[in-house]
Amino acid sequence: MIDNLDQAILDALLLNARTSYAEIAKQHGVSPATIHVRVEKMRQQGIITGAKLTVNPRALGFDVCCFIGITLARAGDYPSALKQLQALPEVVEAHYTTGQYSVFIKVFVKSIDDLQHLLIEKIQPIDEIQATETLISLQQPILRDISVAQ
Amino acid sequence: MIDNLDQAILDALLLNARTSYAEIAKQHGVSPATIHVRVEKMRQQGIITGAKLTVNPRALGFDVCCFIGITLARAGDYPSALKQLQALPEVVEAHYTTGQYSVFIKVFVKSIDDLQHLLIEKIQPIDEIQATETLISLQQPILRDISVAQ
DNA sequence: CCTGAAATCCGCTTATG
DNA sequence: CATAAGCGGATTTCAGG
Repeated sequence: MIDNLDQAILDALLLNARTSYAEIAKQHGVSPATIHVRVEKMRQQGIITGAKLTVNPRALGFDVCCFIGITLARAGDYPSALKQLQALPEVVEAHYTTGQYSVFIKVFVKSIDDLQHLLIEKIQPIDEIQATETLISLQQPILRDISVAQ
Repeated sequence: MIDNLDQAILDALLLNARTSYAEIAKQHGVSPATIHVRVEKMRQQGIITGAKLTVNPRALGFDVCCFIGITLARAGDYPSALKQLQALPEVVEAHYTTGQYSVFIKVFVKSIDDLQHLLIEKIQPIDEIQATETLISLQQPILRDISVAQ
């Protein structure tokens, strides 16, 4: 489905989306047009979904990253609870999970005070939510992309 | 520290890092050179750290996303355990957390079989690890960036 | 499917207000 | 600090092998 050249392109662009097609082409002995064609193909296959700027949350004042495990009162409450979580911009990821929690979310806030406010004023009042458990990330030593090469 | 224009630039590029400076400039009634200057400034401030291609893990065959809470035998084991986790390409995030786990990781694997193999052959044999608990993400209804606008 | 060349557009720098 | 102009280089298209 994808060959070595496709993999190399993904590796290069996952590391730095601004790597020029010309440079990738040179490194692999093909023409820039080929890189363009391959990227377009992977885009149409749904492999490549876009390119995003990466920002440093701390530099923007978001000093606190944490995960919150949520237990719902009833399993059927999921759609409604999700809609309310969606309205909170602090929530950057939500997962419907197996295990001890029903929903598992990742949030960024500017301070512990903001976290407390978010939990008490925004999340715990959601009717469908029975209990929450918070894991604060003190440090994030690994953050990287899927390794395509394998 | 950052004004409305900076925010607008971040919003545009967080959504699509390939949005041209010319287009952002037009939408806000300034010159492309201004966008360039602002982006450079935010880069030097450490706010912008780069740009990454976004890929669809499923389209690459990574059908299973999960979180693994890790309990270490002793708190001091953290550096050594981390080094060994770093060597596993399936691990895309690691957090040192408060709460019931010492280390909390996010992994992508191609199948449940691969997850089992990763857990039994790679993670649980790490000496410093006392116990693990796995949360499999059945669905990820929210995935977005920090909301700069506030 | 890849290429090479042509055309367009963009990023970046410099000089200026 | 923003701008306009110009250069260099990139992306993109397309005809052809």
